[in-house]
Amino acid sequence: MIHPTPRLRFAPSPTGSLHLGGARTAMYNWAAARALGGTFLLRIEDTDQARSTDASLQVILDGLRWLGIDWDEGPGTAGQYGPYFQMQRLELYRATADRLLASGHAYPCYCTPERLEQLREQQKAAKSSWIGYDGRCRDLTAAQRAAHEAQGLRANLRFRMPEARVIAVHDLIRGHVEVNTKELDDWVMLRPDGVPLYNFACVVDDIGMRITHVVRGEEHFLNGIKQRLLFEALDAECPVYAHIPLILNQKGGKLSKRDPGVKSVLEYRDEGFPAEAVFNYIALLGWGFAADRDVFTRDEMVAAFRIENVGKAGAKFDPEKLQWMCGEYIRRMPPAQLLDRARPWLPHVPAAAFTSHRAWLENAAASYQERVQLFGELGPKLGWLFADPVPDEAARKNLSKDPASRQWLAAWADVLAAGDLPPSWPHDRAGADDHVKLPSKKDQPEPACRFATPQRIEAECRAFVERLGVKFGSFVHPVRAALTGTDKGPGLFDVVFLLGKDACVRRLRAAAAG
RNA sequence: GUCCCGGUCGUCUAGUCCGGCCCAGGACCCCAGAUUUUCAUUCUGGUAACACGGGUUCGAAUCCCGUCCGGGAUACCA
Repeated sequence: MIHPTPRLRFAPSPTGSLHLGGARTAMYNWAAARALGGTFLLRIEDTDQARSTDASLQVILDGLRWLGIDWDEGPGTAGQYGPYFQMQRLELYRATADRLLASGHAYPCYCTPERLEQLREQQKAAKSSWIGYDGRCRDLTAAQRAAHEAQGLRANLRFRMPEARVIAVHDLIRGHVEVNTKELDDWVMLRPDGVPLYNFACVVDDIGMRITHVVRGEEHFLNGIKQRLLFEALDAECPVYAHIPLILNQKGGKLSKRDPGVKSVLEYRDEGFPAEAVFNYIALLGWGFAADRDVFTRDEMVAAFRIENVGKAGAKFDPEKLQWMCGEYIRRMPPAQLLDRARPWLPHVPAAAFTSHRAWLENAAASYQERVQLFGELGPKLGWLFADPVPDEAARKNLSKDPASRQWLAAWADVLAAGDLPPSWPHDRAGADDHVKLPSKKDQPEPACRFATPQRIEAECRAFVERLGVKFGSFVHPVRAALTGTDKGPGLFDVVFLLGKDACVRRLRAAAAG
């Protein structure tokens, strides 16, 4: 037994951003670990020194944290199977390599990169059915090795693959699969400088970290075969494998972090996508929660998740459904939460307002709750609350449609000026927003409030419009345009309530004056 | 080239293991209608799929074979 409880890992290489595909792999590992009551760990595969960077490590860590994919062992934790950076485990690889060398499972290869590349090209040019290392150094005598060493050649260590042998594996996703080892060549385990390559480091660490289940992208399927043989050579038990299909880009190819237009997880964060919506959406790429439900919580996912239920076919990423999912989460959020979480995208809202006008801002956020899908969309929509707007094209049209509308605007301004609307920002609005919760809904009882409520404003407005003898709709549109500068937004009387007396009167009169 | 995997509405999927409950269900998108002071939300309805061809069977999306199409692998990357 590898370990009494399940242990799963996500093992990214810090060579680029974390995109949705990587995030999903991490999530499936995480969910499987949580579902099985096991441990989830993070291992950093930083052996590609040419491409690994601290910046990209940070991006991966931040991305996972943002999505709520937390690890029990890994960077920043004191797990007992660390260190969790491969470059800090070099002695381990060296020692294991020596064992393999001694047992004959590994051998030094003196072929230069140039020769190997040439070899590959020749094989391709000859339309060879088989492409790979030709085994030139496989059976070098001690004398030949010594001669190479004497020339100053430094050897890679290669793993000696058994000749034609059928390996049968049971993959949690793919089921029973057989692969003949003749499809595989002798692969490099260790570079001359002692830095291991993927398959070798991976196995040494999976053994050392007592990994019981390996969930990773299907591009690793064949690596799984190579690794299985290595486990065997080391007399170690092989973990259970689950090779999940890739997420496809719009063109149907493998989603790559080098693909232009593929966003990193942090870009979604920065654009104001709710993390739980992104989490929820990517969970659905290749896995079904329930036949009739797409929105679920993290806990519900953990309760329902089984790695073997992940589909075998690749899924295309659909930005529109993600967008919808975001809106779904935003609408379900308490307004206070929406306000707080959207705050980074509200630079024009003075910091003090978050304490002095908390209830007002919550009402403002709430009135846009059904109208935004991302936190980042809230900021631009709230501009009219703080500054008299410049009417956009649609607003200008509504303002100029009926020449008589100027008189109505002026007249209504007088009505409002004489009424008891709440004060405008930045005046104190105590007694207004803390009694009236927006958005107002039909058939909602009118709240007790010492200021005019949206319901009352509407009732009085309708009476006013009736006296005026114009159609309600044709009155309302220019008013909205004057007040907000657009033809969209919350119910007009919520707008009036939020804006308060001074601002309403001022803007109506300004519009009336042209 | 060779090996591996896949193929249900445009997209994500349920159903496939244990054939009949599926003339295929849900969601996104799209369209139409309802509500309405705009936009949005909400509600109602609609369009739309078992890749193709053979078998097996009383009966196949489900089992078998072939074809086609798609993806992955084939590194001193991971």
